Amino acid sequence: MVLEDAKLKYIHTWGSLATSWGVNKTMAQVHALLLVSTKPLSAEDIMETLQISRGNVNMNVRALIDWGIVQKELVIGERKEFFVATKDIWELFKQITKERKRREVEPVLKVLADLQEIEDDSEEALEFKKVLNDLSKVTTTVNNILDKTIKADEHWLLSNFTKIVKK
Amino acid sequence: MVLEDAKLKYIHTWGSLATSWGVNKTMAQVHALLLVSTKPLSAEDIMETLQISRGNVNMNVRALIDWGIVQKELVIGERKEFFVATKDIWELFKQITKERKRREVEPVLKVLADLQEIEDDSEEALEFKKVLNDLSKVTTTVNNILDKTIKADEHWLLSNFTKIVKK
DNA sequence: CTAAACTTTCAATAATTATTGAAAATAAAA
DNA sequence: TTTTATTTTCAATAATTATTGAAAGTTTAG
Repeated sequence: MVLEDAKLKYIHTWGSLATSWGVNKTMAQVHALLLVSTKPLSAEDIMETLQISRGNVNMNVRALIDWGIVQKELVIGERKEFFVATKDIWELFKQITKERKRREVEPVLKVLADLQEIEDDSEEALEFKKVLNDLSKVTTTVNNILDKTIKADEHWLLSNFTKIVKK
Repeated sequence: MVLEDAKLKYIHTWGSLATSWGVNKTMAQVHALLLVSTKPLSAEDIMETLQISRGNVNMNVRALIDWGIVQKELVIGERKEFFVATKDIWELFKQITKERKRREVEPVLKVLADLQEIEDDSEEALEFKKVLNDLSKVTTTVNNILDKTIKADEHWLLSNFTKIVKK
């Protein structure tokens, strides 16, 4: 396989995988493209490589910037905008974790806490509250792990978890 | 809020949240319903509570069984099938983690390894391989953490991570 | 200022994914 | 065995989500 094919295969595979994690296919592909590109790309470049419309590129690039994993980059002598992806994978991982935590884990905790408020002491209500409480407990633990992960530096995490994992 | 309303609110909220994690809304709702139910439910019960068709119930219940988080339960004197959800939330969390790891994390590692195989030593190819290698490294670490989590018992995980998290 | 280059928006449309419901298959009862 | 209850399948359809493309908006150059 030649390099360009490998890159394309990577981009397309990434797109399909994204779906199972609730991520838009095109967004994953745009990110993958920027990640393996050695130079900043313009909207045109992305349109052409992925064969998608200008509007689609714009929306997905904005979303990626919003996630903090893609940045605008100025190219001298060029008027239009260029984009690059964070190449530090550890940083990328932390950023994605941080955003998903904020957008998707924390709201779950909020909902669970709200539901706990019910005033009813029947046997059945207590059972329901127990389920909610257990869900909160596990979710909180996960949330704390993610917090620590975000703050950790790569070396710390790898070595720490190696210890734990080898236990 | 009265108990039944709280349960329904929980079921519907869970359904919406599921979408951002790539889980079918109805599947999440069926699971939530079984989780907060104090007794085994039949296909009819689920159809009625969630207002969905028989075929839909059947497909989603099968999927949940396939994920290992719902079981059939025999009710004496009844001919039809009844279903219950694993009530142990820690067990539930481990089961989901295990399945997602198997279905979605491991295939990623496979793809990354395959792509590494490219025979090209140009500057650009080396950069590409570095990205792939970094992705593999982070994914492997995550995979190992998940492995250990699956094998851990609740107490071990909570206490261990509390230590780490408080660090 | 005006024109050109470029970006953003969003209603219309396409593509994907989920759901229905009735027929076929299966299993239990008579 | 035949009948009846129950589950499964799957083509048709509905609902959701993603994409297009052209018009409106914005920015920079002249």
